[in-house]
Amino acid sequence: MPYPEGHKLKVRGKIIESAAQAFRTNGIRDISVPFIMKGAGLTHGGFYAHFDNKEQLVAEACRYAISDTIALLQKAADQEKKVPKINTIIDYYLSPYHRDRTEMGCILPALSSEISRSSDEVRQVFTQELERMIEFISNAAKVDTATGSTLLSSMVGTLMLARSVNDSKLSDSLLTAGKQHAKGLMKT
Amino acid sequence: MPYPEGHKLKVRGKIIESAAQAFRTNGIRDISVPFIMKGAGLTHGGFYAHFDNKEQLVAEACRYAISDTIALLQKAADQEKKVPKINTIIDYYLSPYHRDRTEMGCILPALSSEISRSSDEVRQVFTQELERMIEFISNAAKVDTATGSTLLSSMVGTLMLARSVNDSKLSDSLLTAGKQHAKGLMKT
DNA sequence: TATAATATATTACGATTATCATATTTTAAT
DNA sequence: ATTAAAATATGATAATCGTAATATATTATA
Repeated sequence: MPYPEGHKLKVRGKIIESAAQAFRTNGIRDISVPFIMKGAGLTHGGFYAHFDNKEQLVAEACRYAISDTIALLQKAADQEKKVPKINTIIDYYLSPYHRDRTEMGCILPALSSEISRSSDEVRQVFTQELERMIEFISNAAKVDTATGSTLLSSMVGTLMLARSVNDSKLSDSLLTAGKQHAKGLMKT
Repeated sequence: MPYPEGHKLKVRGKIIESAAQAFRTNGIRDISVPFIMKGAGLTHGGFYAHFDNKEQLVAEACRYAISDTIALLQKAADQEKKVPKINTIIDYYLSPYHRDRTEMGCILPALSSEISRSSDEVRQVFTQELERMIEFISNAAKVDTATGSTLLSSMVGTLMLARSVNDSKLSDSLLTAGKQHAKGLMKT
């Protein structure tokens, strides 16, 4: 068996990472397979040795990105010892830092609407991962999943609008209002 | 001057309507100029007699769609005489009916993320119209614009996630939780 | 070092796209 | 009815896309 063990799997991982980043930055439809492959240091021809089609990659990138976001938020929450951990999560999620780094941020505000028009395969993965995200948020906030999902929805909507707006003052105030409200939500 | 007065303007309006509907259903990038023109009962060639390019149409469609949504919510709220009017708006916005009719629904959950990657021209119009929307919601709810924008963000995020998910029970429960929370938000 | 399996690169195909140039139709005014 | 301006249709162009076939490069094993 030529090529080191696990080589292909590693390359596959690189393609997924490249895709996850590119999709979040520019959307699924606006990013081509050749572009993703270049981002992984490859040429486009080999793509179909790793995936059946672009849609399958979208599903994998989706899974990867949400897992990654959960891990990131988990880590941020763990580092902070004081206060309710959920506050650390809220502060990060609705920070200008997160708003301005779509390429490494949560995919929910970036790709949800496009995913709602994707194949069943993609939506299946998305649904699964969203449920994990809701669980995670609900646990961190120590609330039931109904309240947790509401908190998440609220943050997602806020971040998305803050990114869409062409006025930095309005964008900041959307974030600030969202943060205040999200924290207040936990006290009821 | 051939052609009846105001003819071209009427046709222009039809193109914008066709675009607003198509974009909401399938996204901006996935809808072609020929498709939009066919929806307006025309062929693709004449498009550039009405608009400089596709991006300009996006801006117009965006303006049209948000105005239309505000008018629709206004009308719904006016018809209802009892209860706080904002409750009627919340109930409509987060209804399965609205969720399942993207083509005539609010563009915020459908197109915001794509608009965040659009030209300055488009984002300018979007920002303007979003501000009108926030004003409208805040007035209807009789709250300050910070609270109003939070309420709107929350509804937008909820509707978008409810549309993305592949599990109708989860989707319904997202809407229900969102409604309950949105109404609770007004009592603080 | 030679080999053969595996991974990647090159090249090509057909479809679709936004845009534009040109031809044709429409209709108000003569 | 004729005309000419205005609006729309037809047809073409160049670019890009997803996908596939084929050729080349890589490297663990013998």
